[in-house]
Amino acid sequence: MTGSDATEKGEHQNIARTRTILDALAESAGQGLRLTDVVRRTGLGKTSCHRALAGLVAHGLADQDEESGHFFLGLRLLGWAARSTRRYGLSRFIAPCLDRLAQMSEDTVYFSLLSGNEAVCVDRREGAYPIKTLTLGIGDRRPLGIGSGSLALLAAQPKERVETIIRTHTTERQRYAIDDVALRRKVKETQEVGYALIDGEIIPGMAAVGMALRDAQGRGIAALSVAAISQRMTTERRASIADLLQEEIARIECEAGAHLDSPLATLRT
Amino acid sequence: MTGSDATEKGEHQNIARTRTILDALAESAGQGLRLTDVVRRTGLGKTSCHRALAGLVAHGLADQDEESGHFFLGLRLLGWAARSTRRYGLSRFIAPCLDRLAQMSEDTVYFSLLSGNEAVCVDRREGAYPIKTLTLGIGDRRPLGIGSGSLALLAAQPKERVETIIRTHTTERQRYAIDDVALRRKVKETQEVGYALIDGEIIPGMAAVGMALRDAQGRGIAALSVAAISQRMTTERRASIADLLQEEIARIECEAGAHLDSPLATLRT
DNA sequence: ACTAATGTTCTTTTAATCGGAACTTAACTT
DNA sequence: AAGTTAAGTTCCGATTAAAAGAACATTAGT
Repeated sequence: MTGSDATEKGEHQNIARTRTILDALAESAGQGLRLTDVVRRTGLGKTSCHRALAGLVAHGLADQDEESGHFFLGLRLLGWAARSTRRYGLSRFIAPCLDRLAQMSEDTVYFSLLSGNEAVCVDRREGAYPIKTLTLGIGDRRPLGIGSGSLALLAAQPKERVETIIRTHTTERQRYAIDDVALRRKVKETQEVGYALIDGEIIPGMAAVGMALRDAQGRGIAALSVAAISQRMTTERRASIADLLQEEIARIECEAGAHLDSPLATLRT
Repeated sequence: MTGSDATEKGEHQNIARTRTILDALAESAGQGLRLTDVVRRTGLGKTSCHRALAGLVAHGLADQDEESGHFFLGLRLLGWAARSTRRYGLSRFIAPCLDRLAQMSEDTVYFSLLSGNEAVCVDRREGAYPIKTLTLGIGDRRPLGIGSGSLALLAAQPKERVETIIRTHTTERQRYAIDDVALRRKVKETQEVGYALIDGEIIPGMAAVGMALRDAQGRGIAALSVAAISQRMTTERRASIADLLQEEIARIECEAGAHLDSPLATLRT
């Protein structure tokens, strides 16, 4: 039977299947996938795929080209995604922040949100400098601690949670060349200096400065970061970028404070 | 009392439920929803919601704030959404087109994709002109024929499909003040002139010009449109904007023609 | 501390889904 | 043009994931 990696007879079979299929469609988003292709890639049964895809199409999570019969990711996902970043009412404030940061720094600016034990890149701006460091695309996920924004987020979690994450999620961090000891040191460093610094640890030649946005309880919920080639990231520049970030974060917290639906509300009053 | 509006015992109950819940979460994306709120808004049973949300969270379609317990739309949707617009490999070409159009026209530029019998706004650019006509947000859907891009798409469908759509989807168009006769006339007009023109039909004071992108078989699959206040949309300007659109569409078809995975490939060779 | 509302975990019952096989349709080969 | 392979669709009974109610635990509000 098909299943190379076990048919995932888990509890939420249906959602699991949905996710598997959408992931498959995402991989070949350009030209779409035929039913058989989906069967091959997912390892699910032909009938199951057929039925599932029919359902997904009926509800707009997938689309089928009438001409070719190829399946694509459904455009209903767009509306949800656009709203998924409105979390904590942050999205309306950060766009101008990103623009300013990109203009001032001339490098690449990232905005990430905490999602489970991962940091998700939610928005991005490119600065004017001709060598672009485009490490993350929108929607890309990284385990907490990997990357400057992600590291800032990890360091801004409650003490015991930091420990849990460092201890439990070793496998997810496997492919990155940072062992637990190094990570623990990095977190401490970040907490002391107030911003996260990465320089070549993840991608040789790339450096980045990240800073977390915290809710009223002080827990990190989002992060801003600026990435550039290592040469540009001199000691003085790190500090000045950290200042820029600090400034923008203060501004966000101030603006968000005016809105009662925001968990940031009580932070800087 | 589960079913206020019928529990939708349809075939794809599970996906339907997923969609219902995600839609509910989307409505209050800013502050999130508690379990009970989801129950109230969806009309589903408490246990069902609980289980379903657990599954959604486990797979990243929803996120739960650890602090408050509030549920949000999952950030995994972001990655899918970003890829959903790569359909036909178009997305890499249109971004610069939109930028150019926004700069030249100084008005709002929309890019829409065909999805079933609807047009979905997939990208948008604002021009410099201070009065912005922001009718559509990213992810918003309109029945075919409603709006300039949507009308251009409808007019670019095979003859019999146009008829089917005009005849069958009357209810979806109900809330817009365009009856079947008017729509049929508009379609004919569009096919003759080569571009779709809207002027006050949908939103008083707003005018827009739209043009469809066609695949190798000549079927419309996407549309570009420019919207402005009616005063700005004089007869001459309509023509010049249509020219701009025509130019960009020619460019896209030319560039896409170089890529074999595009159904546009054979169009302008 | 008391009360009300929210969230979680049970168990039984129901019916949606799975997966194989048979069938239809389309595409490709010689 | 006939033969052959692959793709897509429909049908069926067995399986098991999900529904629903109630009991229990937890949190918030007074």
